[in-house]
Amino acid sequence: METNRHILVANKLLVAMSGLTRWTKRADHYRYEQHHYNIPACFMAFKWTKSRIRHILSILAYADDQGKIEFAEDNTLADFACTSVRSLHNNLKIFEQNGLMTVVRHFPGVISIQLTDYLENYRDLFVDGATVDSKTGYTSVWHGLLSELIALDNVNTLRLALRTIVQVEKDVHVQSNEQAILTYDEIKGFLPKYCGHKLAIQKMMSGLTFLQVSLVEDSKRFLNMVKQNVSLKKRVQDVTRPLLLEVQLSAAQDSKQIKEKDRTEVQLLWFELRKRVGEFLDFDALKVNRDSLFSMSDTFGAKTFKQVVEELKQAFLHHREDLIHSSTHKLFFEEPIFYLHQQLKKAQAKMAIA
DNA sequence: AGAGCCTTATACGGGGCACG
DNA sequence: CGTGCCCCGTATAAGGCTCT
Repeated sequence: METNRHILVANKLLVAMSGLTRWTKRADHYRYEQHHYNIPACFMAFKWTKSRIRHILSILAYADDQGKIEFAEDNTLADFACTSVRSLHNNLKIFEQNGLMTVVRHFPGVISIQLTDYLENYRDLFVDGATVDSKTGYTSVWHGLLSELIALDNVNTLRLALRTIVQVEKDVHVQSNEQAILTYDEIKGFLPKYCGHKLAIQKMMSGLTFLQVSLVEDSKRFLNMVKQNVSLKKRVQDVTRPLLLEVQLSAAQDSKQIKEKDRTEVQLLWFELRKRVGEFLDFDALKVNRDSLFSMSDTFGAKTFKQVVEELKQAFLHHREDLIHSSTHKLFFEEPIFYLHQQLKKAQAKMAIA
């Protein structure tokens, strides 16, 4: 069983797991994060402990695009989550009781999971007729980064990390800022009081090796930033404490950057193949469109795709137009996307062993 | 095997207090 | 007032044991 390459998580779930802020009073109004993020009651019905956060992240790492995991071994999930199987069982029960998911126990050690209202709750996607709409967004997390998150052994560091990736998603990926900004007040708001001190926060931040963090303590610079950034202005409630963190996700862990790089590479590989074999057949008749390429790229990555394309290229150069009649490649001409999927899966499995 | 109950080391959470 | 530090009750994670 493979994890997803990119794990999609609703921002409201990340926020709920990190803990809601105690700051509810804003300059001219009250703002409760639960309402602001439209967090369903089921996410607030129990305490988010370290193991529970780890388990939800792990389940999302394995779940398909319908929020389903079929015939998973519970020790695979527990190992991935860095917890005991016992804790997994305990938490699954809590999750079930609170309506987060349904779990089917097939036989000892083998379970299936269906996340409840997957699109609405876990992806923040609301389908209205033909249009799909996200209210407070979702974040795509690179599987390598997810493993690092799960490996964090201090809950508060983990909470801080979850908040940080939401902020990077909002500030860098959506608003196209250079860096994401977290103010000290905000951090203090959702972390337990006893660890909301400057040094404690700095220590936690330095523990997050996948982030590039810089501290802004210069009040002049702070005020300048607030002046220039309208959304930041709304977030700062106490200008007398000019402290904030500028955060960047390292490129090697940034799901968005990785996705984009893979997509361009996959497109290029496909066009190269098209150019190479264009003389033997009408390549465009295969009707492999851009979206299918992107979807394959997101799921399997460019490296795996390259292997499959390479094999096809060799087969073409060997058999030329006769390839259409070969039994091994017949499917490529009849159902190209299905064929590619099949080959990608095989190549991925091979790479996992090697 | 799994549910339920008990146990235990450890981590968490939060109050208190002194200090600049 | 914010901060750093200490302390201690309790929640958590995970193992043991027993019953069905």
